[in-house]
Amino acid sequence: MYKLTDSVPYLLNRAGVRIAEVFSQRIAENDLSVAMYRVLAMLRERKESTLGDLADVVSVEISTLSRLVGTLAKRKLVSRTRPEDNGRIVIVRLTPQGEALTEKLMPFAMELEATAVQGMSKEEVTALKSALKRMHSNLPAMSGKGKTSDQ
Amino acid sequence: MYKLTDSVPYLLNRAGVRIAEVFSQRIAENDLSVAMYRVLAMLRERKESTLGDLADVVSVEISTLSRLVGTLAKRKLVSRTRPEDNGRIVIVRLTPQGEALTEKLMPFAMELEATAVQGMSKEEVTALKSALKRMHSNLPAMSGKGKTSDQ
DNA sequence: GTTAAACTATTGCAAATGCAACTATTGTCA
DNA sequence: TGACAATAGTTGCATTTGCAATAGTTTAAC
Repeated sequence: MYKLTDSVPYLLNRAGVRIAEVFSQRIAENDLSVAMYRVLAMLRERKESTLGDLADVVSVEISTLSRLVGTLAKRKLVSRTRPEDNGRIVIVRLTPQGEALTEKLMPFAMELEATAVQGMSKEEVTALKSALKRMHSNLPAMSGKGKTSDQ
Repeated sequence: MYKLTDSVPYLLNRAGVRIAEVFSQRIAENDLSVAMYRVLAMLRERKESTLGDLADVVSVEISTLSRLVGTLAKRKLVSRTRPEDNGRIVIVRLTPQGEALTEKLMPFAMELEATAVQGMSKEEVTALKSALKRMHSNLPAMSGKGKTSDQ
């Protein structure tokens, strides 16, 4: 018997929204959104990335990301470069300031995760992560298409 | 060692966004958003609800929900009533059309969930759900406060 | 019983989002 | 090589969103 409130998509969204709300609060004093933090943290992990790759990783529309990276660049947290050997891609990198800010915020992220999984065993957390990865790979990528239109 | 791409919040968001994208596509032909579907499915489950309760359950801002329910009402999928014994709350109910549409869409939701958890055992799915519930209850509710401001 | 406080929903407004159109560059194939 | 297709990113525009302010109603306090 189907129950919305016991369905995976619903529970997933509910947990995701709440965790994002909390983190959003934590980093608001630095005028960062969660997506912005993810861009920074991603770049710290990979050193550099194109816009398109970043969009995939951060799960955000490329047009949105373009503007978002624009504001990060304006704040000197990242740099944007078009390589000479390839004029259509844009390479995004962390600036020293960006790196410093990211490292300052990482403890909050870790702390938040710890709070979220409180009461779960290491094995349970591992299982959770692998379930989340599996669901992601079980579903098609929907590039471009697909009205999100609320209302 | 912290890695964004192996953190729970990140994996949660990634899976949630993707599953929502897919479902969004599925129901786009009925001009419904995921949030709208959740409102309908929720009302089917509970028969009636106030706006505030709905907002909690569906994890959206009450102002957003107010407008969303407004458009659902315009389409005769739900009804809005202010009870005589309490003039400040609004009771939202499914209309027969709303109920019919919801029941038409439920199979899609079930199918989607099945696709998402493909390859996982019943026990794994149960563990996943309980982990998602636990994380939700582990985190504070953030009523009202908290800039979400991207950009 | 009257005034103040709390609660519930709606609306204004500015910011953010996504799709589509566009620009610019690179790759293909004849 | 030259034209056409494909790729990558940006921008325009309409829609959506969230916060703050507001309006209306009920509860509490005195």
